[in-house]
Amino acid sequence: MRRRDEKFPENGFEDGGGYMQVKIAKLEAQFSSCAGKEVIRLSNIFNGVSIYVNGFTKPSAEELKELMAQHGGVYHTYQRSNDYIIASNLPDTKVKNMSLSKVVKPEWISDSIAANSLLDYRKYLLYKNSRTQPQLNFNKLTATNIKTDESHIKDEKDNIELNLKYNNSDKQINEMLGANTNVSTTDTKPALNKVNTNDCIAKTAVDPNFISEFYNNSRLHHISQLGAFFKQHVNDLRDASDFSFPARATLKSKILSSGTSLVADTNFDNGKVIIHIDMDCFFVSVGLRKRPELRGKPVAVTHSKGSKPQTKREGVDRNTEFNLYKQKQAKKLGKVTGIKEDEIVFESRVDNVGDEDSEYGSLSEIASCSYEARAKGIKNGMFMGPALKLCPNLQTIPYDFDGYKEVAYTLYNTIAQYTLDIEAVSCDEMYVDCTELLKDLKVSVQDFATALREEIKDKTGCPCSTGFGSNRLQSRLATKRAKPDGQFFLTSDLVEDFMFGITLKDLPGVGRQTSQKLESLGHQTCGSLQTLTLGLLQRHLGNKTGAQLFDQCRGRDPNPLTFHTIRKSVSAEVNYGIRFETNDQCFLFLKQLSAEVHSRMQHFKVLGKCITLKLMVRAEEAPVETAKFMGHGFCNVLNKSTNLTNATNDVEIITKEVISLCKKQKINPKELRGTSCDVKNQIKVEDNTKNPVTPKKKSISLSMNKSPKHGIKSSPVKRRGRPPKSLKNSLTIAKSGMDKFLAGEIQVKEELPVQTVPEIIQDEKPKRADSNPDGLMSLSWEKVRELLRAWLDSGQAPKLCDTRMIATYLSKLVAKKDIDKVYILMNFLKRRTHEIGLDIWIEVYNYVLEDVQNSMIAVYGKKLWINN
DNA sequence: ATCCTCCCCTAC
DNA sequence: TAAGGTAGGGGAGGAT
Repeated sequence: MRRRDEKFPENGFEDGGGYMQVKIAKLEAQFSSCAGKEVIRLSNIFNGVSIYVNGFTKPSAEELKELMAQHGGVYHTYQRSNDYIIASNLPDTKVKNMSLSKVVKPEWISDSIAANSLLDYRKYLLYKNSRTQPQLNFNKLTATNIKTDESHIKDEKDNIELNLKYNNSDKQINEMLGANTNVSTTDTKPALNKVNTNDCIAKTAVDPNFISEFYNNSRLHHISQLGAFFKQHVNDLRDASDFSFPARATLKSKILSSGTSLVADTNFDNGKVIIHIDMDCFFVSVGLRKRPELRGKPVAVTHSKGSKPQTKREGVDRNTEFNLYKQKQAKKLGKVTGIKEDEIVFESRVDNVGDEDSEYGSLSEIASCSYEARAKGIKNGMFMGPALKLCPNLQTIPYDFDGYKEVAYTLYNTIAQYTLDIEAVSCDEMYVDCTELLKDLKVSVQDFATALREEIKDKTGCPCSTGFGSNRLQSRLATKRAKPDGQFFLTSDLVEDFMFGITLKDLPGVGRQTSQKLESLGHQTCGSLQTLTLGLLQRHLGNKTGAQLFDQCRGRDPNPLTFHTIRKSVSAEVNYGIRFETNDQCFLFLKQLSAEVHSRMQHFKVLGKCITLKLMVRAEEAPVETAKFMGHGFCNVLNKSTNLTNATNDVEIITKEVISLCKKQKINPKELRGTSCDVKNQIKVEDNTKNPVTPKKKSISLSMNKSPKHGIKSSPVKRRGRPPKSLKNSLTIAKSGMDKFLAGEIQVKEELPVQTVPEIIQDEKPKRADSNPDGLMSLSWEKVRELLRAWLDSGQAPKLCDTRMIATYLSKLVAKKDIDKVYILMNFLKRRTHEIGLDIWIEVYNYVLEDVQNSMIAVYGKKLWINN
């Protein structure tokens, strides 16, 4: 929106040294002096240093936290990429997969303090001649706006814990147990519970370190967390951006000078250009950066490196167990297709698995495999054993979870230089609406894609593929065609023929069950499915799915990209290593799981109302000993949920409900093979783009309707007071401060330190200036209002930087769903700017309003209601 | 009809 | 050995 800026008179809007910034600096000075009452600042040795503590250390994590605060450093509860990792020892499994170049002994901290200066951390590396990984340097990013945005975002937030650590979990659990049960703590119980929490690798869920150990190694956990992280990253980038993209100019000149420019642009329907970007076999590509000699060979990422057959475990019966899986699948397919279940032919992942002690017996799963491996028939998710059978010279490489995150960062930030109309799908995949971007660049789609892919490959060392289309479905299918390392443009003239040949299984949302069902109806391709009527599809597949399929097989997709995501549920699940002897062990684990969910909820600042417990219980026919080591085996699955009257994030309530749900099931703890704890949301969102959101006095649940087209016209006006009972899934943004008065029905358990200064009425306690790269968000909104008032009264011409700052702040409030505050501040701003009556101040108001309304649309799908 | 609850499916 | 998580959409069937 550079144009927006240009319409302001130049003199009043030059950047830098704005009124607000000066004011904020003063405020921060005040804060740091009054913050001194809480943390006494002894030195600034650790200025610019941030640490993350991994495992048991001396001094303890708590102590290190305090030391960092006293000496000017930053302590992170969750690991961030710039952190020094403080550790005294690390489990082998962890060491294998992480970059060790910044793993430092705690003595570095204590010695530095003793010496009163920051000592060279390299002298304190835990692993001396550590094979330092060629880490990508985020600061190399060219776009300056990204650089600044990202650095502050990294400091300010990090909702996702990629490296889950439970510094407090033992303590918490012991406290909980001490309070109300007779389960002994680890040191009083012999045998099973006797675990050295520091250097023993957790084997089963009985071990207090198990969750952390497991999550550190779980690819699925990482995939999930990374996905959530980058969705949030896009949210954050958008919140912080002024939507000017200086890097576009560079890209444009690069494209023009490359001389390949095609003049004629390809035409897309409805003028939209959607690009889908997907890294090629992501985990493998990242891994190959360190193993270039394996390029061109069949490669798989897996935990198992091992070739040698293992000794048999007592009681394992692969045949019985695998047959149970196949029977169940056959039964399901029989039901779905109407074919007799014993006549159904289908391929299963338990096919071709060798005996436990055979060369091909490994049940380790392949997370990702190279195209050379795929050529041999190997697929992601396949067991290692059968894969080796297909390709005996399959090379394996280990996971590199840090690497995935780094590459993903680079990928996202590369795109974000040019546009923020991004919908994050996962860490290695996204949709981008390029309509506006391409208009601005005035280059062909082809040249743009070529340049973009080249830049991504240069920066990450990993190839990606892109597809273009006029909607998300088309672009996605185009990417599939483009792979590997290619690009494809599904122009509107191609769509019809292209769709005709697409396999139904390739449609997003059509998995094994659906495609089997469709096949039993006699259809394998989109072209063939097009002969079916909407009604028939709906009868067989349900209303929604049928309608979606009807559209999809014609290349239609009415769903727009969603740039801003809102989370609706939080859960934690472990279906591996669950082996309990007693109920107490089971409940203890559920407490840990609840604590995990609770801590995630805290990070997302959400409350939830509906708590679901999922249990996997060994099926009666299934062997007690599972085929896969520590796996869940063949199980029955149970889901039980409770609906609380009030949304909460109280760990004790969650724990209590979860355990009570579990108790009701009367499961023999020895038969338990998996557990999950899920807290769901209940914000309901109103459709209705016409009716603006007005802040509700009594309810913070904003009513919105999800289905955009089957328009439901519920007016927001009738939604005073408590929301209808019917609203389900309440996960509400945690409120505090003023909102407590507005949100009568929500209980918020404050987990703030007790010594809250009474003068500070508001929720957000000001942070210290040095940990506060972004001014306004760290202030209470009332402080912001004061600042705003002072600015308006200053008699000076408004500057662009101040205007932007306010706009950004308010947009962030929108994203945080602090609509009440936005409402007050916007009306305040409107009133005061209009009182002043100068055009330039009116422009300021309009500028801010535009940003706020854009955010409102992104978050709620409708505009904020403003007085008059 | 419309809900609630449990369950299934899909995707990464 | 092995690390089978997580969020979201939606359907079936009973309760209201």
